[in-house]
Amino acid sequence: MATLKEIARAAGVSTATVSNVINGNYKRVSEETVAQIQALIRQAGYVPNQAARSLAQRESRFIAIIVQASPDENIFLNPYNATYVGALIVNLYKKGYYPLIRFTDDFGAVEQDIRGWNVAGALFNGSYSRYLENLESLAFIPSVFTDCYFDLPGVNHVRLDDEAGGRIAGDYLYRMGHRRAAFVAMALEDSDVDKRRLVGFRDALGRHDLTVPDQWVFPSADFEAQRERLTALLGSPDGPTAFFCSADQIALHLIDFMRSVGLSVPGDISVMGFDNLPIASVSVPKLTTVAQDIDQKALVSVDTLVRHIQNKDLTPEKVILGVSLVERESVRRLG
Amino acid sequence: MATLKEIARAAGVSTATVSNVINGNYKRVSEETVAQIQALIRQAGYVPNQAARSLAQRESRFIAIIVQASPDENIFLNPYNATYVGALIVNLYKKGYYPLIRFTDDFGAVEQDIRGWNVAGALFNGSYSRYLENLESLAFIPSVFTDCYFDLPGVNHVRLDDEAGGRIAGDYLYRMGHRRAAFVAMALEDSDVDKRRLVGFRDALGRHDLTVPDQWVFPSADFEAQRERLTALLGSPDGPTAFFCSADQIALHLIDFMRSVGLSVPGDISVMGFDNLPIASVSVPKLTTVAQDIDQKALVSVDTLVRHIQNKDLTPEKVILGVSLVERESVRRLG
DNA sequence: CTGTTAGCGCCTTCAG
DNA sequence: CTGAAGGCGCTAACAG
Repeated sequence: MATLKEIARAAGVSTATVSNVINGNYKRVSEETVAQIQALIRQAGYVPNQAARSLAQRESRFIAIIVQASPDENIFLNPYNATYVGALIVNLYKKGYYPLIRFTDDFGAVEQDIRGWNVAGALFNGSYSRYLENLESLAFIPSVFTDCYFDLPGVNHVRLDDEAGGRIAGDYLYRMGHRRAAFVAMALEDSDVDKRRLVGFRDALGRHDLTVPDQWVFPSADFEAQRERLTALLGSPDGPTAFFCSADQIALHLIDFMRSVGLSVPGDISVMGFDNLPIASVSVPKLTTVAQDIDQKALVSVDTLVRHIQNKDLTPEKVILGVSLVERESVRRLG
Repeated sequence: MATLKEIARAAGVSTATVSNVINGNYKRVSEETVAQIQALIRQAGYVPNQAARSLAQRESRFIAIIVQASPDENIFLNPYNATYVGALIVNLYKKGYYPLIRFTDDFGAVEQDIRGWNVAGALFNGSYSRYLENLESLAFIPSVFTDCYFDLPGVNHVRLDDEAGGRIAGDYLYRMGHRRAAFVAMALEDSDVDKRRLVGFRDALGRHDLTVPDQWVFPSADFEAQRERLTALLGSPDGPTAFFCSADQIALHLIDFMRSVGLSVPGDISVMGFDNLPIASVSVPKLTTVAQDIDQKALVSVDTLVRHIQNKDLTPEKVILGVSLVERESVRRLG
């Protein structure tokens, strides 16, 4: 395991010079020296020690990726999370940063990571609650929050126009002849995203004097736990003819539930999703959904973060990404 | 940002003592001192600098998770990868290690990570080729390979009994009355896993004097690219009545393809998957598949690795996990 | 263009 | 049970 000092000695130069060529400061070194040192580095198979580097610079190339969840929950079981985090990782590497991934709802742990590793920045995902007010580290490192509606001062935000998404769904269902529609959230209580989508949905329907009664909004996708309530609703002659789900993942499970009670989608009941995950285009039926561009969201998040890392006195940014309708098979035209 | 030295001064003790209480070496410190120091640490919000720690110890708490892929490919788009890596992360954290994730097919980069960060161990996923022979770092750090059939000396392996999986599929299809079956791989050329599953599949069928002709094995799941060949096959009166896919993900796409050409599954054609991902139980039709236990695989991989980190002169282990049949809806009984 | 000199924050003998 | 001292590998002024 060669060290910088050793290759300096071998080259007959100082460590400072070697450090310069390693870090691409070629203007401070003669061409020949650069070439010679690079040759030595290659030949010795020298790899800089990142810990030493971080220590000396008081900053690492790590970016914390924090996903709010129980630490022993595999959040990648949710395809949206997996897709998004995967896209973040790809974009981070392109910019020369390492992801430091943490699934947790313990902000003490988050702070340990951030401070302990001297991370260069942090990416928070999910609708965080006010726990965050106590996250002192945030004052010192650049960070961007995705899909968070809790307004922290001085922090960057990247999110969707969730209300517009809800409106798109409401409008579309209305246009397709539906007059009675229900809503299924991922976790209504904790998720501002769910709340906004519901607001938009009710808003669009409201313009046609239609309402979504509270008994028709399902706060979570645990259909088994709500089986009785759901089947009662489904059995009623003036029950909903369509369900708008806050995620494709939910829609898929809803469709499965419908099947289990002998109902067909979209034959008997229409279902709309949100996200437009890849799976939405191969499911049976293919999902009509409100699409977001997950890759773009990841790209924007990383770009914004890196920009703020490189220039610490940039002003906080808030970017709202648009969403759009993708019409497929899971919604039937009525009447 | 308090440092160890500062809290030592505040406590009126040496840095060595503080270091001991931080690392739980309580036997070398009096109870009162421990309590006092812990109080100071809490109050100062002191977080140890991990870079300094790694530097001094010449080892970090990182475990490299390497997935062979192009660096700008989001591998979590594949639900199997996402699920497995997510499970690894969860298990790693339980043991007090950090995941250092890298998607790449450039083993120079892998070596940079491993050496640069002084990782404590490495987890390799996928059927690696002989590139690995040149990975000198492997000689020095504990590692485990999952689903790899390339036998490196002195390295741990965790994988499935893929041949048995193929046999289970072949037997089942035969039992269900199928006499002509095809096979779809993820990436036959590069994947030993695919090859083994095919071997097992052919083996089981061969016992009944049935063969799977080469024209019936599809080396990848890019159905669009092979549309003509596939439809010709499907249109033929003595074409296959069933397809065994090397992954649930493939099966889902195949089913979609079948639909696009007006064929129903399992009405016209039966389809079997492999993996038993969560999605397999809510798809339409629900997938009959060869199940593996992904959580168990992750747990065993992490346990094995940690054991070898803690005791460097353990002997290499090779663990083969069993697979089993999960019967659902996508295979029809014939005749 | 290149060398010297201090640290960065922590761990780890070795004494006491 | 505690302290002193050296060093892990690299960077960053500041000289030259």
